Amino acid sequence: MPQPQPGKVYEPAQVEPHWYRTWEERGYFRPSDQAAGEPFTIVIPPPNVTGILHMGHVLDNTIQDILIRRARMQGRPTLWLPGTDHASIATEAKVAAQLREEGIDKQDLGRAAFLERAWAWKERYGGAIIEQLKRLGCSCDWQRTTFTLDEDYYAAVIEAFVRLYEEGLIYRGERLINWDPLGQTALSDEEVIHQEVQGQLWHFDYPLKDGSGNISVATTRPETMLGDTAVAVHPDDERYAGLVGQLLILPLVGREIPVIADSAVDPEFGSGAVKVTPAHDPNDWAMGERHGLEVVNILEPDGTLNGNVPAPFAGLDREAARKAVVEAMQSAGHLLKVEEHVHNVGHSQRTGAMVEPYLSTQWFLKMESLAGPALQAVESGTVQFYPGRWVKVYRHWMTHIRDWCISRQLWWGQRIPAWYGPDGELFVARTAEAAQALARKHYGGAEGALEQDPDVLDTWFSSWLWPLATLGWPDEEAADLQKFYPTQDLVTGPDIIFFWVARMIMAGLKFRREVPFSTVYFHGIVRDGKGRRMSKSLGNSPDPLELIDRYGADALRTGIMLIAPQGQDIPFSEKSLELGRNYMNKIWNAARFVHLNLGDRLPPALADLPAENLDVTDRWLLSRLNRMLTAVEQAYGRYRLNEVARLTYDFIWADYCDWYLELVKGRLQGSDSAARETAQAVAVHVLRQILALLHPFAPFMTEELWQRLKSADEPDLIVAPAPSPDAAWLDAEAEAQVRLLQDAVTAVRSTRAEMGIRPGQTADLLIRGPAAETGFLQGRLSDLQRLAKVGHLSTGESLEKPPHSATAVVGALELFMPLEGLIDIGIERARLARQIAEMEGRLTAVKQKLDNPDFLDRAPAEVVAHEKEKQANYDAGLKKLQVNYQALA
RNA sequence: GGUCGAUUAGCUCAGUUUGGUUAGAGCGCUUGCUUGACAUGCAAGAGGUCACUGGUUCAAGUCCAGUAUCGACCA
Repeated sequence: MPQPQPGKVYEPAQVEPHWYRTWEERGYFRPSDQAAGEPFTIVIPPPNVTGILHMGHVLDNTIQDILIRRARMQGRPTLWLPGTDHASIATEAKVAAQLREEGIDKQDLGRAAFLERAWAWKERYGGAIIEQLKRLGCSCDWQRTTFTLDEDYYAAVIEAFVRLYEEGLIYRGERLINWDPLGQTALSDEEVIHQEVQGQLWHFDYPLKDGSGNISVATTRPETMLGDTAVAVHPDDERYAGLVGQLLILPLVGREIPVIADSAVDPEFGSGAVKVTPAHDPNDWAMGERHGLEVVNILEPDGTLNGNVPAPFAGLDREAARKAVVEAMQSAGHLLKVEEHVHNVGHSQRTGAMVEPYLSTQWFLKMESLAGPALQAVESGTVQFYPGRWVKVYRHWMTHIRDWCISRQLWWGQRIPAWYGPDGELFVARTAEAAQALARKHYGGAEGALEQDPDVLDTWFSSWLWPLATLGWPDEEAADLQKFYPTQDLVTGPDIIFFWVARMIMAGLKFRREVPFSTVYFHGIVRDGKGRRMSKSLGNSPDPLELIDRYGADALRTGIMLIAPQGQDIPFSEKSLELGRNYMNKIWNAARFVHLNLGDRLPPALADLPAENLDVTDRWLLSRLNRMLTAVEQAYGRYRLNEVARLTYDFIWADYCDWYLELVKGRLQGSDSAARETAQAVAVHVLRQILALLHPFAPFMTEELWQRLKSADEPDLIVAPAPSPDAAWLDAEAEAQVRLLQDAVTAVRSTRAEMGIRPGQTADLLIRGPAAETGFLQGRLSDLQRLAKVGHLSTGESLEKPPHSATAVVGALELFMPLEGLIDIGIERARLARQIAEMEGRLTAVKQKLDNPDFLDRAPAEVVAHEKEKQANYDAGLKKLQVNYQALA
């Protein structure tokens, strides 16, 4: 029984909260036990617990919800597993800032109290994003919501660490790492962003010890000369051939440093000689290893110079030290020149600070043995990337991989499960007790107090386990792990392909011997109108919640999907939301129209209708529908969601609303009750298909409308069957006939508009042409009357063209509109002349092909036949236009 | 320096995987319309040497090579 008719304008705010609550209460977000088929699972890319929803999340989660809702409607047990990660640097910075406002220093507070504050902060402000995802309509299983510091998850991370350590893949060592002087922590290579900076190149003179001359070196970082332990030249560089092995006196410091030969030196750069600072440059470090150079660390963790430099410089920060060194070199006569120079400088992804290559003892994970299988999984297609071009990026990273620095000098995170004995002996174990046991064994029962490593693990070292740990790993027998691992699709941005995607594949293969997902869909990045990435600091990201308030979640979702081609960046503007809102309103009103014409009951199902009752326009619509559904299936198969959105949009707006609903009005409002019922049945059937098809994109409004069109025993739309194409409905004849009707209507409308005929005035029409076509159109007189304001209609194969009539050519037909007194001969001549020119252009193009013997010879027969048919049609059309044109004279 | 992407209507972009109809959409623009669903709308229209150069082919927006400009990632 239809419910009361919907209002004139769609009001999302009255619909969305109701349906979201209802879906959740009815348990649809949890994987169904009844559903047959293979489970379909997506794990959410966990947003930072500190995060708030931005446009990138909207895109990412809309795509996931579309895939999940479609799978659910296909009857599969469906799980979308949500959660957040602890974002150690970001969260710790936030809490520390809050403490500073209260005048409390983090170190004074101490670790335990600090963590208490961090948890309190997390409970109070964290996870806001989860509530925001609900506003967007995301159908996640909230009961499974996971946080990377949850007890079980924490244990999983420790388990992974210990296993890798015991296998020898994790080690502790002193290496040159990326140091964030602001965050006061180590970073992985991936957390360093290289940015071009306009800087300077300083040229210094270093004197030879024997006083026989100087060598000049160039540097972008003069302050590091205080840590130089060599000068290097290329072994083949004849300019320096005699100097290799000699000693230099390092200015300001007075240290004796050797001239070495190393093929890593670029003889073209600067003077061809470079200063070598093993403690503060990765290339120099490598050189130092090769030549056994002394390593002099000149920096404190906060970026100031330490006691290894001459007194005047100790304690200065990097900027001040640079100035002081340059001044000192200048006054000592060692500064040759200064040039402007653009170079790349590493910055911390988290704090933005200039990253310092820094000698430090850290924990590392050996990557080589993990990378091989992970690369193989993608190369072989076990994991598929969409778009496929990301495979290259992935391959490059995997084949140039370096060990992963996984320790962070922070407190908020999984603390490294390593304990040190009084003599520095290392014990790695899952718990403090287990470490004690190891120590007892090691020290022969007389263990001293153990001290745990103060550092925590990189946040990515916990999120690389996401698909495993959220499903219950390391318990290999966990029900969720058994049922839902491996998951199917992963949806994310390419910016975290190394941070997360690659490492999850490694972890899946390492710990479960199976990839964590079969498909990775990389979407684009949402940009603003000027092409800039949306970011908090630029303040150019609109608040999605506000957009939802103003336009509705469905409009936001469909608007962004309509403009989001696969894997390309998305220029976002509110225009696309207007597009989405108008689209929703269009469907709303189409449904409203259907309701207005239903009376007080639903029409019979399409299947219960005698086939012979169907009008050609019904068969046309059903054919178009199924053609579209076929294309939609293909597009889904290739993850072309933007194409799905467009195909649906075009069908709904153009075929269903613009043509079918206009055509069907005659029957709906006519007196033939059988015809009315047929029209109702088809209109409702196709509308229901539309709602079901669109539900993954626009869940709220489609559910609301569905409820008014479903019978009591049918399910809610969220779990109703997804539409699938049925080739039996394809009907080329009906499509051709309605195409003819559309062309005739359009031709008459166009002629009328150009002739300036008032909209309300009817005009008679004569159609000359083959009987089959004129007969069909004669039978559609009422359509022509309603859609094209035709008055009287005459048809025939040899009608006379009336004097003073405008003409149009539609295929093999000539349309005449007698317009005595209304017709302007000048306008009509111009119209026909334009049409003749256009037709001549087409004819010329076709003739060119057909006059080419090679084309006739080599092109496939059907292509040639097609061109010949075109030629005949254009030729005939042109002749008609010319005759009518001449008749005007 | 290396790799990848983009360049199509005034604007923002589809279409290129698999070469073959008159190259599409939204916005904007012009004209008309209180049409018994919708002005968040309807109808009619204008607007494109598909960045450039060359090649392959009977045929190129689509494939290949190069150039230019913009962007991203990696070093």
